[in-house]
Amino acid sequence: MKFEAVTIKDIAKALNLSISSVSKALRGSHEISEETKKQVHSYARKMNYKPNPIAQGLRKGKSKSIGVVVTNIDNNFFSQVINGVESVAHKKEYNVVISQTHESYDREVLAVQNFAARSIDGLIISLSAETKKQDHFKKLHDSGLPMVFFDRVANTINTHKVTSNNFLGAYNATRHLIQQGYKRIAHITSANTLSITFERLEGYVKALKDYGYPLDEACIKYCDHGGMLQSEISAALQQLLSMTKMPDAIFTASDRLSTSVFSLLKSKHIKIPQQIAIIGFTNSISADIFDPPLSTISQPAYEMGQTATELLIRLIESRRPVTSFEKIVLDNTLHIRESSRRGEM
Amino acid sequence: MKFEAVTIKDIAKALNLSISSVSKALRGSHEISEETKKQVHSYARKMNYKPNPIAQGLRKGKSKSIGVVVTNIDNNFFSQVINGVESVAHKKEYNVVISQTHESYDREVLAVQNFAARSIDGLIISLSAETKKQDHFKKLHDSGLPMVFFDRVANTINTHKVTSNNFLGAYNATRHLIQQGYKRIAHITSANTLSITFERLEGYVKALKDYGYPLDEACIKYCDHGGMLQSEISAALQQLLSMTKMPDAIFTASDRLSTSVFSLLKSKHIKIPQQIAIIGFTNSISADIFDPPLSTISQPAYEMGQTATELLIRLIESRRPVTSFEKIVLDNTLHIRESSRRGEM
DNA sequence: CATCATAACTACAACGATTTCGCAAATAAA
DNA sequence: TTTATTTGCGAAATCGTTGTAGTTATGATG
Repeated sequence: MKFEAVTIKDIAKALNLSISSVSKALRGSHEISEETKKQVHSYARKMNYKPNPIAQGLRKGKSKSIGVVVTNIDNNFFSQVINGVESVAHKKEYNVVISQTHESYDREVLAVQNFAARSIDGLIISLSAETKKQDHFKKLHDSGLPMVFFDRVANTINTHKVTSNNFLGAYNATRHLIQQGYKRIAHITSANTLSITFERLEGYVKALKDYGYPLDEACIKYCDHGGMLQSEISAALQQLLSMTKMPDAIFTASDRLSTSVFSLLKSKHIKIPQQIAIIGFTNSISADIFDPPLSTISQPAYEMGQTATELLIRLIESRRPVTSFEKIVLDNTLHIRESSRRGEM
Repeated sequence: MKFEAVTIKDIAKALNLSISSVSKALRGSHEISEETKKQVHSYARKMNYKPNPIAQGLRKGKSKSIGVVVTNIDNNFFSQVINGVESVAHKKEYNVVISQTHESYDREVLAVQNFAARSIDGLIISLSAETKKQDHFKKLHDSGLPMVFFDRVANTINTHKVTSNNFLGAYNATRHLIQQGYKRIAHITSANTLSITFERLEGYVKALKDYGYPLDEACIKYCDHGGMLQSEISAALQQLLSMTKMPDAIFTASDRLSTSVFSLLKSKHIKIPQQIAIIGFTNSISADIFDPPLSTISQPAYEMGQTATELLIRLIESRRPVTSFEKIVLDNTLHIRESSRRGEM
């Protein structure tokens, strides 16, 4: 015997009205007299009536819930984003349903299909590292499902997108390393299919160029699984370490890569920053208590989540089809700490 | 124009059958001939038919989704738990809906009401630090909503519970400090309404007792908001630091407290572990790269999430009312690192 | 041959809310 | 006074699915 909620029917019976009148009264239709409305409202309040969202969902084809597709919530960046999503969503009475891809294309497809089948009202998505085709999103988007991308955005889909200024973040990080006097700056990054990979790479390349540094392709390492495999990270790092001219600094391009590379360097007893400096994109809240404190570029994750959700809900609730889409770029923050400071050698 | 899904009605029309026959064929009723069943199934597959969960939900009063109530997903422990929840839930075709309380009682009540109104099938809950009354859960539980508690469990509600061995973890941590030769061991913990607070305190007290240490109430500091307020943590710490006989070691009882106290000690330039040692409950994945590496007791968060979800789904899907409930206690792991090692002074 | 069982279906109500259409009474306009 | 309009409400269809209660044939039984 499950919790039995008050329905519109109960109210109708109690007040000797028809079901439809109660429904109309509750939503303030002009067809109902003020007096009746007042009665219905007060009775509904007294009985703690809550419209059944499932029934409403069936009727209106909306479920008042939004899906979030991320790689891993066990990751400060994404959990902070979801935090932002939640704050806005709950204010507007949407539920937040989460699905993780673990950087896998197959899981991403499954997650999206599940969401579609459950008639979720809209999606907030950050692409998985292994995703090369975007058809699974395209098809749904074309058929009218609202979606907003953040961080790792899809180039083939014309909709709202929220990112941080990846180019500038990467540029500033690289420039910082240059200004500290590091000579050979490597870059460990994610799959080259991701938008963030491209943008961050560009910032890195531009900074090198601006300061007259040569670009050495061998110093750029891609992790096709976004760092989900420890092996691909350590392989990438090992290749860098075994170069004849070993890099003296590394700029890492994502959350997992930054902490993993940092951790690997430590386990190899490589002195940071004396032997190798490191700065990376990460939203880890404990970067400042690392040993040594880790220099980071942190993204405004919470705001990104909020913004994406506001845009999504606007899409969902818009009466007419939306044709012009925004790309919102938020600033991120450079935190200079010990791991990239040129101390006395 | 939203994505238009295939319904059983479409199938019925196409195969010249009645709607109910199709429904029955799909769920393998014996009233339908094998031949017809085969036809229906193959056509359904061809058209990629997926039953509409909202309609099913309305009909059966089930939504095939479970709610998770935690304080903060932006916290390694909880995000790992949710990870575990998700892994099991998705396997059994349940969606996971998350709500955060941020340690607030009011938010907890709202979250639970929202879940109830949305006819979620069951709840997985870790109590908020500010929660003193449990009526909001009790009422729902009594009316038949399945729930499973984990970590911070409710004493007034008779249902499945999943925790780690808080007593033993605290005991081992405290004993470790004792064995390292620390003489005055303080304890900073969460609200004293929480089950974990009590159990961990007991382990701490027992270890002190077993080793003939005096118990000094002044060395035990409660943070009633579970550490959500930075001020309460720094106040607690400050009180300890200004004691005439200052503690030489601190055992912190929760994730946020551990990293915050650690961080505060560092910002006060107190040498860890020389001046004050620290060990704490936390599931931070980067404790080993802290400066110094932080000794921790880590809980089997992922397994806790899995176990709780399995139990919950068993409750949800059980035909007859369940009357005997399990309390599952998983082992946690002590990670001894620099922050609590008695080095040369 | 009448009766009964069985197999293989179909019709219909229900879940809770919304919405279109219709209808009566009251009021206003002609 | 008659016609038109407004006001306030109710009946019924609908969303997609499921379960119960029929409804046909066909074949078996006495």
